[in-house]
Amino acid sequence: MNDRITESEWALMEILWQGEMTQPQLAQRLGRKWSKNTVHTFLTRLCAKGVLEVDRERSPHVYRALVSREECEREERQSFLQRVYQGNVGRMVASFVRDSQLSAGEARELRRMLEDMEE
Amino acid sequence: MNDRITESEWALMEILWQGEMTQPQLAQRLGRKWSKNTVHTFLTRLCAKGVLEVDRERSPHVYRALVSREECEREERQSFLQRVYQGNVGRMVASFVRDSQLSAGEARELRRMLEDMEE
DNA sequence: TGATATAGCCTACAAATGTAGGCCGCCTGC
DNA sequence: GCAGGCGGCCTACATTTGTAGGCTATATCA
Repeated sequence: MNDRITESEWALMEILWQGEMTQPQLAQRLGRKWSKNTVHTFLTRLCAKGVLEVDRERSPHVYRALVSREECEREERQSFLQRVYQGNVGRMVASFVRDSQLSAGEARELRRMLEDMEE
Repeated sequence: MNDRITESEWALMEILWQGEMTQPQLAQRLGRKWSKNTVHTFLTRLCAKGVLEVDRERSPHVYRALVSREECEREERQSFLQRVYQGNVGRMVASFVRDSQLSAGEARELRRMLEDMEE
């Protein structure tokens, strides 16, 4: 629901957002990142947090994201913005733009987006 | 050093970045946010992490930031960017710009910044 | 000069997070 | 039909984070 997703959990969600899947499938995509038990723990916690659901009818059980990536991103953005920039979007975006060279294309695209907004 | 600063710790650093100060002064600025012991714990941890130093010659002891706010911000930006956007700056900035209305001034300023970069 | 306030210290402790061991039951191939 | 392998579950445990209690030394004030 509105519980925060931790760093490790993001790694799992990253994959689950590509589509529902079983634990073995998930394990495969993860490589040997964690033991199967660890993966299981994370899955269980994510269900508890309400961001995943599990279909126990099918076997192996199928896990499916209940919350979209976009929603989670927004959540994280807000939290980050508050914590580090006290909500000052302008300063924050400027920092990002300044210190991480956007490609020419990205910069152009972003500029267009801003122009559109200035109406 | 390179230990992550937690959410609560940021609240303290926020104040310490305004200038060195003693624990009582700090407590005052914080209002009744935490008990003095809690504040002390955070200060100690921040020292352990190498982001604060304490001058025990003076009494009450004086705490001073060793790491600039800019550095910590950069650290957080990188972590956030990786965790949530796998390093894709363009997509990330676009999300921010899109969902959090920048003021007209901010938008214009940002656009200028981008134009400058497009050379 | 003795009583009081308070800074600093050490310690505790619950919740969240990262990581995994081990047991059990089911399917599958011999 | 039985032995392994594997999925699923419960449990454990160390570390980090949030939050604070309580003792001690010292400065303070009457």
